[in-house]
Amino acid sequence: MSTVALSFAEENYLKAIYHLSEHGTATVSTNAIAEVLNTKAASVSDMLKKLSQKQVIDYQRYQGVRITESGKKGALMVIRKHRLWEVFLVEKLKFNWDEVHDVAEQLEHIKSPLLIKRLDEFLGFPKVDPHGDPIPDENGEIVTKPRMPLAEMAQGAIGHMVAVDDSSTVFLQYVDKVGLYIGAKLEVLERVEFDGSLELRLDDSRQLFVSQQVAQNIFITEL
Amino acid sequence: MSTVALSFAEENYLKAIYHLSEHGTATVSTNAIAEVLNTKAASVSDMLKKLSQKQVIDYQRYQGVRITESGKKGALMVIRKHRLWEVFLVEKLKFNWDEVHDVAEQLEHIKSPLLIKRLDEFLGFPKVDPHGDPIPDENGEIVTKPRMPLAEMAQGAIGHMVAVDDSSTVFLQYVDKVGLYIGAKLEVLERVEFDGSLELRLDDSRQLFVSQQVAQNIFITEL
DNA sequence: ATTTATTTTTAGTCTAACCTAAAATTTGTG
DNA sequence: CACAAATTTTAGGTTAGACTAAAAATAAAT
Repeated sequence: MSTVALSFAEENYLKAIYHLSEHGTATVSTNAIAEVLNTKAASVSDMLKKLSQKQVIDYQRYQGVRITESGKKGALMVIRKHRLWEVFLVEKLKFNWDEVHDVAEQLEHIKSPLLIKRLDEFLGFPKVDPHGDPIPDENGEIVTKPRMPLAEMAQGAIGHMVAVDDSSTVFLQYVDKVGLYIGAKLEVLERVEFDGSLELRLDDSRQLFVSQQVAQNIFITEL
Repeated sequence: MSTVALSFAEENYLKAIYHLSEHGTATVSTNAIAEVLNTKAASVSDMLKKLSQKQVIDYQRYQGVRITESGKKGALMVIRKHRLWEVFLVEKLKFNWDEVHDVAEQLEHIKSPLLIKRLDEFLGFPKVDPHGDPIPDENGEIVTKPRMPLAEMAQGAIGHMVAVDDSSTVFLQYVDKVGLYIGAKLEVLERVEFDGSLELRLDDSRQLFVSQQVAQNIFITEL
């Protein structure tokens, strides 16, 4: 039952489809895929036929797409590789967390089961990547701890910062600059309902202020 | 003067052309390239036009090919990446030296100057790869110590094994099995002129016997 | 429920990288 | 030097992955 061999492009589509169906089990639309991949709907339609033939998605035209078990496995393997490489880049090569994404996008497509096995060992079997996202195991099992966007926390609530959205370099640099980091303790001192911005206490000491845009991309587990 | 962006395929052609012109400064033939790349002469002709337009080779049809300075630089950067990754795989991930080639063939195409800079640092600025081949520096400078094939050493000569051909897994496994390794001291006890095979003394202790085929792919610096 | 708007697919091109078969050029040999 | 052999290039096709423009299907709205 060796997994089907996928091209770089196919792996990227599969990963996008997985992420789009991650929250909300529903069907994924052609346009949604085109948008996240910065491509055109027509190109997506083409690719969906190929992926469907390889049995990694269920697809009938005009009806959107659902990822199959085999597709999910494939996507999770790519995600596993991506996140292990991110850990490597930050822990071993001293990359900043905002510098790793593009390189990991390339490294995730290297084909060598032995490489990933050994990399995992070398890194001490990490469970999360530098942005706090969980790393699927070699069987594609992934454990996501319950988390919510900082933006949704009630006034007075206290929690730990467990993850950030990893896709924007400038966002990550900003988060860094204001002193926020994975593991930080945060208390919501005040929610400004007007614009969704928040006044926070960081690690029981200094206060800071974040906009809703920022709060939307920072994830918390409540105490 | 940023180097021209090259595709994976273009990088592979360039590397092949560099290696073919490495020993013997002459011009490289279309067929020779086709052979080492396991492709057809017609495909090579196509590609030579592209590479010529990108100024990495000098090419007029029917006249063979000569790599330009810019092409040489490009090829050496790919070779640098390949060899640094091989060091990483062997030293850090405990790969055997016969397992690294295929993976390094993939990793050498990852585009990220920072990655290579940091990898080099992380590995302690190695000067040779696990097969004894020199690693070009960040400017494309490469120092090859004088070496000769074991097969060409005279009877009675003594030297150190400094490199092996890296392209064949079974060859490397064999070299391992008979106890040969980079750094080994070798004395030619007897040359059998009939078939080119050699009787050797290894590290001033045990004797062993190698065929000409093997001796042709092991490199020595004479004492 | 029909029309309008949106979404999605098809049809037809394009480029990169490969292929085969045939033509062109160079090389080698009598 | 002429002609055969070998090499190399062109011509024409294929596949993967992208694109634009137009057609088809679905969804929304009056």
